[in-house]
Amino acid sequence: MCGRYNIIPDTETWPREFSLSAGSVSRIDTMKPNYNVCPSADIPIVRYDPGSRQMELSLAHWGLVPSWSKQRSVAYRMINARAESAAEKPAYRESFRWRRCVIPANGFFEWERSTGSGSKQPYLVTLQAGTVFGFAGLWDCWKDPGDDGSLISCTILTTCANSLMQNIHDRMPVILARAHYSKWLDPVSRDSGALLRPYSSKRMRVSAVSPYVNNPRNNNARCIQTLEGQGIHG
DNA sequence: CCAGACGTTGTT
DNA sequence: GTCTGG
DNA sequence: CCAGACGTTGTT
DNA sequence: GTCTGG
Repeated sequence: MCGRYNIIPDTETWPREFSLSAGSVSRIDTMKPNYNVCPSADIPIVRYDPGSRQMELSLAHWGLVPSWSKQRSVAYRMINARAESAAEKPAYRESFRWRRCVIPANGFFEWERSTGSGSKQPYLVTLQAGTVFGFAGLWDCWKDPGDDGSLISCTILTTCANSLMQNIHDRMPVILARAHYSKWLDPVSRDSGALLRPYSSKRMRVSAVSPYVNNPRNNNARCIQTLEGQGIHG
């Protein structure tokens, strides 16, 4: 699954990676690195805007609140959606059909199935190339009955683990190849479920990091500092 | 008909 | 155990 | 995801 | 909103 990740906004690489509109490019400057992105954070998402026919970068609350939900608090259980079933689940199917997004990330954290003693061991998972990548995501819009505001929220799709990730966990977030972003974001493409596959083990890297990242209040480069000689290789 | 769920993960 | 906050 | 709270009364 | 269970 994916319950924690990191983002380093970059005006050099993001515009080309995500084919962003000019307005969206200027928005990158306002975003700060987040080494420890937690559920309920406001996170950058990339959506296709049919009006301008361009990719737009905006913010969404991590934890999808379905439009019909009575309570905002359901969000904490909606941080991930199973790619295998999201098209059918009441909470996700309208978003799966009409409201897809790509969620920029530089790496994500997974915790090893608790091995008994001590604190939970976190691992940082990145691309071998070290570059930014995009999760497959869904978003929705929820009107708060208590006030005038509406909330844009999102979730990250998960799939089965590849052989590398299998060492830690049996699920992993869906990482899209750059060439597949536009196909994923186009609601008209009906075979897009085929894109929701585990990313290639060969292009990923898993490194042990300090349990410092476990505490959601910690947010600095130490969160992504890998421990020497404690990687896992496929 | 109305009431209540609608989710994922991991652990047992 | 379960929910909230980060 | 993990960490931390989870309660009331009265006093500062 | 829509579906299931009673």
